[in-house]
Amino acid sequence: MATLREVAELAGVSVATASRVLNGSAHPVSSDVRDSVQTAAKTLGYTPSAAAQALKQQRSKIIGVIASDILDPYFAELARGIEIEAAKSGYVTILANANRDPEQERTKFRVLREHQASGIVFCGSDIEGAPGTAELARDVNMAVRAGTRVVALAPRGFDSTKIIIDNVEASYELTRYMLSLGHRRVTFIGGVPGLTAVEQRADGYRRAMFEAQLVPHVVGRTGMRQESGRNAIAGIVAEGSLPEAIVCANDEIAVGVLAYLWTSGYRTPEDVSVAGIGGTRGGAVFGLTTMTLPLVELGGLAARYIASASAQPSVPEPPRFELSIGSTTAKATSGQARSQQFG
Amino acid sequence: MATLREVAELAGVSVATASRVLNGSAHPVSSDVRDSVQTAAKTLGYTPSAAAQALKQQRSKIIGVIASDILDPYFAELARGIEIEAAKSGYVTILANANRDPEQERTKFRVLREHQASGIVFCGSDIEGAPGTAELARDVNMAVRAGTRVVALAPRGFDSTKIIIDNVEASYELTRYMLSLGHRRVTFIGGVPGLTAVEQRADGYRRAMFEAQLVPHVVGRTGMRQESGRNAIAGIVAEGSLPEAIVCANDEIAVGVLAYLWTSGYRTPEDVSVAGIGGTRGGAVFGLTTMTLPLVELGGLAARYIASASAQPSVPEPPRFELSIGSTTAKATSGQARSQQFG
DNA sequence: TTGTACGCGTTATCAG
DNA sequence: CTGATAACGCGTACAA
Repeated sequence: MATLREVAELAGVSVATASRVLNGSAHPVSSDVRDSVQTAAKTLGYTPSAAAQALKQQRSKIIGVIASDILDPYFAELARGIEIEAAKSGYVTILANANRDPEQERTKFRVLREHQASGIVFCGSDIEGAPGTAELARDVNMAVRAGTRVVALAPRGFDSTKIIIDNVEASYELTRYMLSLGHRRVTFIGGVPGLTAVEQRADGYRRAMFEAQLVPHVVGRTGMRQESGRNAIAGIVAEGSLPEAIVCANDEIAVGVLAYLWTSGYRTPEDVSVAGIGGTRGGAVFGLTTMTLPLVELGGLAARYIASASAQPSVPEPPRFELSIGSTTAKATSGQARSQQFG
Repeated sequence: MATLREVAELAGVSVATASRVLNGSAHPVSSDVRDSVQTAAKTLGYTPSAAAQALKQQRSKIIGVIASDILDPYFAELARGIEIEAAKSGYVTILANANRDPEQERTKFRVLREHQASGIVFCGSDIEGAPGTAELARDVNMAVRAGTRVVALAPRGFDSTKIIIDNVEASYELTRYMLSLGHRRVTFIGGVPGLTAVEQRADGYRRAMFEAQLVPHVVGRTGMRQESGRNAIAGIVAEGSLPEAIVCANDEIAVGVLAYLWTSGYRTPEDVSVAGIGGTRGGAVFGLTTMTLPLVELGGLAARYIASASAQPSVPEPPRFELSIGSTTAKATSGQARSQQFG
């Protein structure tokens, strides 16, 4: 690793001059000196030390990303959005998985701070009553007061900047769409008990159902993954009563539902309409109807906020979700209406 | 951000002593002094500066990860494996997407080096003849000679440490399995022309076909994503000739194939057997037959290699793949054999 | 067992 | 326009 001093020596100038040339400082440098420094840097393969720069400037061009599960496309898309936008400003993202565990989040948060991250993004929401939540909140609040930029992209019980898509509304509108198709027996599948963002989606679903004077059914709250959806629908089928329509807590769950239905001989949307929430890449190939949340864009907003040069960057509005109508939902048929059992 | 000196002052000791207490040095410190330093650190919320540590020790606890596409579960699993193992040794992973573009890889590689990463992992393979490949190789080779640990988890044309699963063999064995089921018209779907790892998989497929005295058919080389599989199989169906079995370049493609088949009224494995390569989480819910590559483990090996304390860590053997038989493959039926058209 | 002092690579201030 | 020099926060010889 060639250092600035080596470059300076080779170019026959001082380190100060070399620094001015190599970091795009506004300070004026004559063009011939500039050239000799640059050639020297090139021949030596000079790479500036981000560590030294961070030490000097009390701030490193690092954005920390705390995700629940990078294997979940929801978080992968957020991470990608953050990374793309961060790179545009010369920032780099440190990715940390925390498995929705406040203790792990606390550890990762600390490590990220040790690396002088300019900002830290929490991608997922918290789980009500999870042990360690209060301590995490304390740490975060302390960091925020100390000037670290912290952004939450989902509901969180600490005092960070928040850029949050309205989960209640997204789910409400999706459910309304299902009802507008004529379905009455609409079931909500999936989630993790206490996981705030998903509870909000369940709430939006319930509101739409109540308004239509229907009884909500929320089942299969065993996780956010494809298997959860598969297991939940398998249970429903085992009980003998397929609903007319299913709203899933996220796209992964919806794909799991589709997988079960298709491998079991059911058809969508003929036998049952299925929709997800998220709009992640995984649902597209199945023609999944979903409430698309602009996740890449959302991540980008967080990154831009953190990378912003201004001392008090304005908090961006969360992007608006949008209904993507696919081929897994259709109008209720008379046959479905006839076999109504609950609701 | 409280500094070591502030802690030392509060505890009434020298920075040297504080340092020795707070970084787990072997140097002896009396227990009462130790206590006072620790309480001082706690009350001040002391966080060591990774930047200063990195600067001092000429090495930061960072592992750089260069992936092609974090939305592809293949890379997401590798990234997760790296991250889990890295965290165990107090390392942190910087994730960089490079879209299989050598120019971008070069940029990311440089940035990672600026951050004094102890090591850098290339997750994907290279594309033959892609512009910038030679320059990337030059940079990497230079870095390797300068002592940076570079690991490639797929075939690469530079002099890094390599931990690579045998793609030819994995694909060969999978194809052999398909043949053992009695299928003769076996098609290989997907890939990116020149993408080394996938060319190897195609080669393994071809070898198995040749040995069985069958004519190989490689089609749909338009990408590694679900849509690629969907489009490829759609094209095949449009031509009117469904093969008996399909080997896909990866699991994503296989899922795309399944999606098309199921939404078009075909059944697996009754109408056609489908298998993937990778063993990523996405295929599991569909009961996809696949050659499972232990990706999380593979990533972990790379991380352990980089985090290893020894000066010359031994290069680990790549983990062995394993056939996972699901419900998307079955023995050939007489009906399929009768309608044989090519091969 | 504890403290002093230097330097890691950079940037910024101040002289020239 | 250029150069010398003082930090930034930490680890570690070396001295006590």
